[in-house]
Amino acid sequence: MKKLTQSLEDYLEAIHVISLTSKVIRVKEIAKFLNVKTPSVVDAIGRLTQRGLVIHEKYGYLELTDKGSKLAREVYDKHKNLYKFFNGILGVSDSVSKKDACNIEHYISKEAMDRMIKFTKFVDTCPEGYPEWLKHFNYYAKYGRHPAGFSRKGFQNKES
Amino acid sequence: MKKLTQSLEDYLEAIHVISLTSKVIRVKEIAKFLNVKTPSVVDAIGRLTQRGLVIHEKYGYLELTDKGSKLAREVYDKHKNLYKFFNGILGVSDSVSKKDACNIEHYISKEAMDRMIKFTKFVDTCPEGYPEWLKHFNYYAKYGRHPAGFSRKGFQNKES
DNA sequence: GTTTATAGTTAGATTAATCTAACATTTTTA
DNA sequence: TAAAAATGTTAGATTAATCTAACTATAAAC
Repeated sequence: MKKLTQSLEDYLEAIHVISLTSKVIRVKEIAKFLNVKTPSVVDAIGRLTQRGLVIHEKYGYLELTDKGSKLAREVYDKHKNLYKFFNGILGVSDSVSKKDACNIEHYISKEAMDRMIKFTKFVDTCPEGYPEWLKHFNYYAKYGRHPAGFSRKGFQNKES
Repeated sequence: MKKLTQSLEDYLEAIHVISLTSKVIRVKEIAKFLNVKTPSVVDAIGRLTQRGLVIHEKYGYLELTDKGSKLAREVYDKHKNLYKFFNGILGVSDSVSKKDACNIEHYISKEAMDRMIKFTKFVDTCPEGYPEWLKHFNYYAKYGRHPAGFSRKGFQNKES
């Protein structure tokens, strides 16, 4: 099965996300979600139907097949993990993290995504809580220099 | 001026990168670099010419305008910085880091890129050399757990 | 300096993604 | 339940990006 385009991945993901809060899925809702017109949605649905990723009863409701649902969740998972990384680790603003996640989710490799996920988890499970070194990064990002008192390994200055 | 497509950015970047090692730029070289056929290049060159980003003498050489060169360098800078971050910080393999950089360079925001650059610089200028915490991340990525002896802040176990 | 090879261009097709305008169906409501 | 409103579909256009095949111009080689 040929790789989905960015656009089709967006439609799948939209359907998935809408279905998290909505019992039924309509063409109009997808159009609103993605900021496109309804004929574009109909076109995309046709393409997704051909690939066996959605089922659509004419003039009626719409749902993902198992295969479609799996793919949609994969894309959305990337979205969420990218968001966490950008916002939670790098300190990118909320809105920009979302926007970037939305774009990059279609292009990042499994390998890089896995490393990012691990990195986020590494920070989140840090035994010392919010890591000192990440506080230092925030300081560095803000002031353009490392915080004073950490010129050699360890925390010798602090401990003294 | 309307935003460039991913494709046109790739052409600009290709021309820039080729020009780093080649005195003259030819359609054929661009085609080879981007793995496309020459008519596709001619088409793209036409689009870039319209936007005032390249100059092309028919059947002859080709060069970037100042504006084109600036844009090309911006894209290529993103490429290099993404590569450094993926490969150098996250530990993504060389080939995948390159591939991902190639894709993501067209989509990442200035804000997120700036934070990644700062992060890389933060690590590179770390007073202790290669940071302990990054060693810990590598350990974590490999073994799925934090290294032993760092259950509380500081390096108390190591110092003892 | 012709011929041959290489490189570049044009023409025309295809696929994807979008749109507007017109039409069809379904749902709401008076 | 018939008219109006909302929603969905189809038809047809546009833009971008690619391709193959055919043609043209320049460069190389004999």
